[in-house]
Amino acid sequence: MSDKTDTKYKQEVLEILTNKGVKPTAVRELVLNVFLNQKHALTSPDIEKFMPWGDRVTLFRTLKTFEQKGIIHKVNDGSSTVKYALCSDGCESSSHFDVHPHFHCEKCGKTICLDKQEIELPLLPEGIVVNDYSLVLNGLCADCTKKEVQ
Amino acid sequence: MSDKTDTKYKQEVLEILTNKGVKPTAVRELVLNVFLNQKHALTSPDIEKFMPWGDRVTLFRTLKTFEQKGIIHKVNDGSSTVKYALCSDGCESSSHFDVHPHFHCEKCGKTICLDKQEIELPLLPEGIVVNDYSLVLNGLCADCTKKEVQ
DNA sequence: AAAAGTTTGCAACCTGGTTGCACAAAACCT
DNA sequence: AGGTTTTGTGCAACCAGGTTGCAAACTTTT
Repeated sequence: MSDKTDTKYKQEVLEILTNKGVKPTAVRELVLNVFLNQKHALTSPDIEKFMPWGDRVTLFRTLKTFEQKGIIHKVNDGSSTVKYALCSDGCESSSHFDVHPHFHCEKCGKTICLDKQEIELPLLPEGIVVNDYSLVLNGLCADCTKKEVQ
Repeated sequence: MSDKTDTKYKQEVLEILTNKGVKPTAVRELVLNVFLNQKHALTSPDIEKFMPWGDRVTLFRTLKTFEQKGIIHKVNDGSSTVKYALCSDGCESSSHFDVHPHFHCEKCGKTICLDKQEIELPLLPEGIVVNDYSLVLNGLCADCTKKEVQ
């Protein structure tokens, strides 16, 4: 990670951490910085690649803390490993309010968050209560579509 | 598994297997029988529990074959392990045509297939091509809602 | 400066997914 | 039928990601 990248988000990183009530430590700043640099959802191994130091377990626990404190949210795009993406502002500890759709590129595997929107829920069998939903669109991202044509 | 259960679907099992071009073997009949008895989506370990004999790897390969031949399809309900559910009739080897929503109970973990329906796709950034989607509703199933009230 | 709490790193374990290889069973072929 | 090829099964083993326990390092509090 270049120095430029490091300083670019330094301020924002600290702001988010303190706002969400997470003590800013070296690892945490490092991880959050990765999220701010990469615009798409990341798996734990993805993030590790951007960490010059620090350990797998600490990362695991950092992600857990971030999720609890509403800094990131899980994204399940159908690929085998769980991904995480930055939360929008409304996100709180217990319930994540950013129920938005995600787009998953079948070619490069990247997953991005889409704008929040209401969807029409399907008709359900009697007695079922729905709390939230997850909508993942699969296809080709802009980059991969371009390459496909060439 | 009781004898009754075994014979109940015997005919249907053989029918499905031959229809879909899968040679009926003991393991395959056993596994398909489990799917017909359990009405919800199952993980590999789930299925193992219903198998008095047979081996993990064979099951894994059986599921792979079934998926390729359009007998079952993957369901990704956000729980860590992949689940499988029986396909509807239209399902073919290469592309699974039953893009229907699923419902996942947050309490008991059961996942069921819902009726197929069209959904309105969200507005997408320029250049993205969508092939299919996955919609999973989370909440409480009828059974768990009942228990909740008591 | 000691005590209490928090964060980190290491070793280790577990589960589910997957491969390679060898044996068994079925299908094919004169 | 008898031998050959193909297909299916089981075992051992490996791998990756997720997770726990414990002890060392670092903070905060008193």
